[in-house]
Amino acid sequence: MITRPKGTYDLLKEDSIIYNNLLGAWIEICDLNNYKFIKTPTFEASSLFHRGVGETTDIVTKETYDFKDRGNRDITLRPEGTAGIVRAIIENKLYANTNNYLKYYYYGPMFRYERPQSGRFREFNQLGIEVFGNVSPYVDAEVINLGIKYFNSLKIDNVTIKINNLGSKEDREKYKKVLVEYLKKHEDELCEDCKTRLETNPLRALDCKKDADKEFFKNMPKISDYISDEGKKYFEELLSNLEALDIEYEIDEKLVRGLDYYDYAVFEYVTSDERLAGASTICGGGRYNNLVKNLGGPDLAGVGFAVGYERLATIVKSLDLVDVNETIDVYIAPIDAKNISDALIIGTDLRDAGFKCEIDYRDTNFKNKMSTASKMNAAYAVIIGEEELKDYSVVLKDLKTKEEKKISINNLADELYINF
RNA sequence: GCGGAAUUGGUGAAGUGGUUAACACGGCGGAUUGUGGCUCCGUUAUGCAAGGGUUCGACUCCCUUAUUUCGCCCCA
Repeated sequence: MITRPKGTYDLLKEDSIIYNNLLGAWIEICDLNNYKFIKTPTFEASSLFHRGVGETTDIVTKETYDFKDRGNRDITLRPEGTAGIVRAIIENKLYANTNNYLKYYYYGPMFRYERPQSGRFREFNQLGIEVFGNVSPYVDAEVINLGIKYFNSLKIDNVTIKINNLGSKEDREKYKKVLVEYLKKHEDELCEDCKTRLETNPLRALDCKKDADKEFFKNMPKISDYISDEGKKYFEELLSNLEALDIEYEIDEKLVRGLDYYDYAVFEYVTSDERLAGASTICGGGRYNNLVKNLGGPDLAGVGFAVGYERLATIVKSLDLVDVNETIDVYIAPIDAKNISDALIIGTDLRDAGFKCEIDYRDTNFKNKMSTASKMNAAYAVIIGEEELKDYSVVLKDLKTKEEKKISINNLADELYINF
């Protein structure tokens, strides 16, 4: 038997209902906020992610699906959504002819070669938004707010924001120097991973869990001491905007994110819903002011976030937030095989009239058909039999009350309208 | 990439080195040939992840591989 590749899954049964539900709510909230849908390829030139996401990030160094296509091109399956969208903005010159911000939402599969775990796959889905334009703490607040509203619409309670200010590139360079110096003094105390990070991505040492309890960790230099006045002012404005929108936040100086391109605000959505022990980060994002320029575009700042669909679905499922019961309006049950063609016509007409119908085409006994009707949670059954057909009628049965009445086919839809 | 635990019908699963692999749900057939949800009866894995090995004999013991799962790393 051929089985699905490691780390992939088939979306089935109630999971597919949840998927449609979460996606529908996502499209709705993005549209309400006037974001435009954008879809970019699932694979791109490898260099896009190397330059965009960052050469030294774990995502690029050990998690991408890289391959050469038959034309000997270096191709990478996208590990995240932002780089492709920035590429599309530049390539299609979407920044021209616009007076306001460019606002896009997306969803789709991403690929990372990782060891699978619960809620984490090699092919997974992300829902995200990106806004391009001048740096503005109002835009950042709108972006963060959209996420909050989305989670609220899914009935996930107690969503708060963890936020940090990474400053500008220059600020971070200054801080990095001091941080590396400090860490080198304590090099023998560092864990193996952090020793490597010292060379590649020292900021990541800040959220190292192994070293978090050690003494030197407590006196670590703080990034907030190295941020320019401009950066501080921006961040304070952003925080006051969050307050104005009644968004609860917590400043977390240890919050650094895995992608190189973030500037100024980085944030994560955290839920403290007590029904979810542990794993509480549901979404992350931030501002990237240099990414568009670095990828060859104009000087255009961006901000956005991405939700991991599978993780969100796990939460929604464990909290029982989506009604996964399926119902239909009408079940069309021909009594005898020779009535199946009548069933086809009557059922199709009812669908045209707007009723959700299931038509039974099976050559099986009538009892099974009625049994199936109730298993499908049909509200009504239309029973098609010889006797009634003689005067162009069928039997309409209310499956809850068990009441049934003979009714002319011409009046069937009208009769159903009254009851729905 | 590292460490632990698993893998038995469509599903949830019990089980033993020795001829019939429990039980339940679901499916199908029937009691009830034009009426469902309840009840009762019958039926439903020549097979226990795959491949090797040990053995008179392996679903059971050993090895390898695959996959799943829990954690680390990382992240969404």
